[in-house]
Amino acid sequence: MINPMYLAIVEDIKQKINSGQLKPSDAVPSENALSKEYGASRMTVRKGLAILANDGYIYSIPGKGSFVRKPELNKYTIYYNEMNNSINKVDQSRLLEVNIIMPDEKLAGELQTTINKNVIVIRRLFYTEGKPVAYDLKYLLYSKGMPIVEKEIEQATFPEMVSGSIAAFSLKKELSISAQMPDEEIKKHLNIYDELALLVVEQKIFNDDNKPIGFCVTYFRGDYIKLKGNSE
Amino acid sequence: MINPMYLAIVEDIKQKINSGQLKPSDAVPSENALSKEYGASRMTVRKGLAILANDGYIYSIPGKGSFVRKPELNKYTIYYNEMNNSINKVDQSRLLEVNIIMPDEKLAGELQTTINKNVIVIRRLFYTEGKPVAYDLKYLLYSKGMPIVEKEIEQATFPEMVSGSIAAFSLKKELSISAQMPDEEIKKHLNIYDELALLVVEQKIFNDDNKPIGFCVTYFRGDYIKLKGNSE
DNA sequence: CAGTGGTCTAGACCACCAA
DNA sequence: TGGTGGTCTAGACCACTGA
Repeated sequence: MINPMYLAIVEDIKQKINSGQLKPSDAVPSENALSKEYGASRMTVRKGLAILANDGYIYSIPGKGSFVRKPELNKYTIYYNEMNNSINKVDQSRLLEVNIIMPDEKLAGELQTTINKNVIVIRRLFYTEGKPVAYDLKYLLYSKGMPIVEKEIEQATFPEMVSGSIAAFSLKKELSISAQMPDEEIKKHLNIYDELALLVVEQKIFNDDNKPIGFCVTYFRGDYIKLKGNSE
Repeated sequence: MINPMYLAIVEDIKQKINSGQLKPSDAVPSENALSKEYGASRMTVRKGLAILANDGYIYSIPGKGSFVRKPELNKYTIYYNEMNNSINKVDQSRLLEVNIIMPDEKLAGELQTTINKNVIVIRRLFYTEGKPVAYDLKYLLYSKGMPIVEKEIEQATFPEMVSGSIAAFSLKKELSISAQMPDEEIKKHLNIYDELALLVVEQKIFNDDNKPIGFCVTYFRGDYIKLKGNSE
């Protein structure tokens, strides 16, 4: 055999599930039974089952057995980066404002801080081929290592700004996507003269204690962005 | 020890990465070295490393070693279901049309079929608390097991419609999210009288040969939807 | 060549579950 | 009590990398 034995086991069981021989909540044969069936050691069988479990095909209950899982029909993975999406690439960025402010009540609530703590505000405009395509607004709790040089801020994405100081692996992030009409200020920034919808993406970044450390809203011209995701 | 040994190894190495002792592209000590360091067998160490690899912390190159990966800053997971999102739940669905048509060139292209093959069209309106919130349009290549009873179609989500017949595990799906203004037809369906942005979600479902088997567009009133995603 | 990760084995003990 | 999955070991052979 060219392929490792555990992969052959994985493919065989996957095929049984996909063909309907094994249905959701059906029991997969026990590890000892599979071990005999495939002429492999129990550890090899377990390696195969671990892969199936990881791919969402099965789950195991100690003392009982392994069972076929119901497929995840609604799960998608999306790679979002405010400066690079599937139908346009930001080729220029203009810094409108970098400032230190006292948050108002709403912002203090979002960042779970108090209204007497300093917050960094960054406002940017993104351009594609000379045209403004997005208005970007960020609020960050200051921490050491953050880019404070204007040139750095102009080019950095949201996670990059906070990850200078914090271990990037332990960052938790939330994304929120909606559509709305532009207000007068955004219309001015994005050169919108007639009716045009905005795609609004909010990001929130948390440290590993689940405290928010940054909040970001990006307003994209609806005709210049399409977010893409896929299963698997 | 309460926890299994391999988890202790995982936590220890994670901590070394998060604290900066191990930086991206640094080499993790060899399996034999870790085996001595933790007083564990090589297989136990490997189990730990496999988890770290799976969580995106490290990667391995045969013959060379294991190395710390750069963190994925842009990856998000989103659970999308046209009938149930984070700020509203569709509590009623009205079927506007079920039909069999010959696709035009554009649609035939999307579904990678020819203009003389039949395609099922389904048009629905979704309601929340009596108000129309979304206009939903689906094109499906017919296959056995598909719901053809009106009652079923009214309540089913897109993956559910095609997964009656096909093994749901092997479905590949694509998602595309954008914002646009409603046309006159949609304004009428969604009772839009003034300017309101739409959030438009396109789904495309492929079988395991990567042939598209369905295409779906849902137009949500911008004031009734917010898609949520998160990292991890 | 010695060292690395990848695969595989044949045992072992454990906690858990059901009859 | 016997069967299940979960953990762990101490070996083995392999293909690959780099000096």
